Amino acid sequence: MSAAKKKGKRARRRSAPGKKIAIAASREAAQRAVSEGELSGLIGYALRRAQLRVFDDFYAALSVEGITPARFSTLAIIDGNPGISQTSLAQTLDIARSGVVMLIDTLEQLDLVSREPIEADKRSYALHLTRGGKTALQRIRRQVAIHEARVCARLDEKEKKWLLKMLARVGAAR
Amino acid sequence: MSAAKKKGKRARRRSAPGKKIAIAASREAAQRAVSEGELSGLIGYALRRAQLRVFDDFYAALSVEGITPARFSTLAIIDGNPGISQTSLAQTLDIARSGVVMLIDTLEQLDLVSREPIEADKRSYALHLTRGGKTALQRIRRQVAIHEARVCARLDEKEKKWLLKMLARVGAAR
DNA sequence: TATTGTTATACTCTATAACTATA
DNA sequence: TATAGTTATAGAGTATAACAATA
Repeated sequence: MSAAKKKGKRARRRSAPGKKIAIAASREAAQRAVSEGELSGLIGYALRRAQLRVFDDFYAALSVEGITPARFSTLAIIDGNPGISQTSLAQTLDIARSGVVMLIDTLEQLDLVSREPIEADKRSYALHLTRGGKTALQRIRRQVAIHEARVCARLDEKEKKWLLKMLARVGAAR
Repeated sequence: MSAAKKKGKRARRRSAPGKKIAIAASREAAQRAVSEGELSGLIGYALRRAQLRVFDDFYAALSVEGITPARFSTLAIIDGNPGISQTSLAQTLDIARSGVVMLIDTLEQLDLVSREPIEADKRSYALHLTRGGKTALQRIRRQVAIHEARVCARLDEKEKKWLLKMLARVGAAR
């Protein structure tokens, strides 16, 4: 409970001590060998496991900064599309507009993003990275790259490229 | 709001009408082309998108039965490991024991799973599929197979196998 | 009338911690 | 003391619906 940053923290998921289980289970598999059976052949199950592992690593690496996967995605999209509206951002992230409000509220409080009024349409804002947001994003990117290398440690370049391609096919709009 | 089954339902996520957006966006991409930039090269982002899409399809196909991905996984694991304890199930699913309690509560209410007392250890239960649970699981499996074929429509057999292999590597315990 | 951002509200999932009853 | 299951509680994430301001 550090006083400074009460918001946007949270360690999330999975207690650290639980990790030995898998090792122990594989070492003396005969003892209790819980079979996952058909599940290991299902895309959804494999995706969930992989995603939990990757997100856990992301949180471990970046929650100190108050950065979550969604917040990083938001920063990256604003950086690549300066002046984007909240509604457009919601469509890109595929979340509800109300979700974007909270996301931007948080990033604004962290002084990483600003809502700038638009003359052409007084209903909406143009989202921009602040100066601090830009430098923070550079720093965050380096950490994300390290995280990425860590979770892809068991894949070579070709395999990773291929995996991304297959995931894009599965994740493509129907 | 059908009176019969008030629990365990919920359509979840993403409004149906929203689906046209992606089509329109690709058709007239030039108009607003929001760039995802670096994000599309990140495993975590690709995993999230794929998982959302796959889970949405799962819900659409199976929530009528009151079956969610987690509940299906639970049924499958109990089927493959009859008599398993709740703690062991929690370890296998990689969730907290308290989460298993609710999961089993629900499946018990659906008359799919039973907690059976163990003589050797009066603290724990042996989990089993009920008779109805077994027949339901057969039916559910057929729907899951159809769902699986649908979300893997853009992959051939070899590609799917490969994808599962790569996902297992990424999702493997560190 | 339709859209943007917003607020209010609710529900799911999952976690931690404390409790009980055994072991 | 340690473990199995349970309960209570809390927080993150996301959804829907209704509203004000603006188009």
